[in-house]
Amino acid sequence: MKKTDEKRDVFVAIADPTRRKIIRLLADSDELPLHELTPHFQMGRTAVSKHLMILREANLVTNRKAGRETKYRLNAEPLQEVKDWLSFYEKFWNERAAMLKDILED
Amino acid sequence: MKKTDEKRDVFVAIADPTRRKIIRLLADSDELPLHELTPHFQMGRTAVSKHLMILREANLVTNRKAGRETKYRLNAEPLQEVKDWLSFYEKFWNERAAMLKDILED
DNA sequence: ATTGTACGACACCAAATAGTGTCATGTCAA
DNA sequence: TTGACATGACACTATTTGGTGTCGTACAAT
Repeated sequence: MKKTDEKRDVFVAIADPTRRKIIRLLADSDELPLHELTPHFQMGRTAVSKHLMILREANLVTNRKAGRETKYRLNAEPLQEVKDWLSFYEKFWNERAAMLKDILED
Repeated sequence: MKKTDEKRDVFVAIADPTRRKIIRLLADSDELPLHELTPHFQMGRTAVSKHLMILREANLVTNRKAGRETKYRLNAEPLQEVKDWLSFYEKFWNERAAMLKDILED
């Protein structure tokens, strides 16, 4: 029984700036080990590792062991859920323009 | 000096399921006072009020006083930031399909 | 004028979060 | 085989979060 199937909420996972930056770094570099991620942040290795674990629990990253390092890779697919959620509200932030148009019609 | 210009991160604001539900309720009903929001949740009025405050700090809701009640209204525009962030990653969750196509070309 | 409703502001509390340092294990390289 | 490196697991800590109850005030209605 792995500890990784703890199931994190994607919304929670992307709420942290550090984790968003990790996602970005992985998007840019395809595959990265922890010790290459770490120097991009001011915090220590352990902290970055824990953020990676949270991202794994949200299924936003996968990892494979390669010798003595563990390579992390982005899996963007869970972000689809966020996009789906957002799509419902898109009409609202254009509504101001729509309302303005309605008012102008008077 | 208001306390409301504390500037909350939109990503943090939408991380909580309660707050996402509030956003949805406001989207459906245009304008709602606290006491009409509250019965949709299992928690007390104070807790809902605090969630509303967080949403206000993220500029996701506006409020106006109307007699003895305060009407809350959705302002979806800050969600644009989330959408912009997401748009960068859209290509990645379609990449599997793209890669599959590439492989099939061999 | 009094009463009840709606609300914001506070004080408080438990649990989760984000960070730290340390240790044990596995692996590469000399 | 010895030593340095990469990592995961653990114990610990401070701060933030999400909830509670209570109080004071503003307002509406009788």
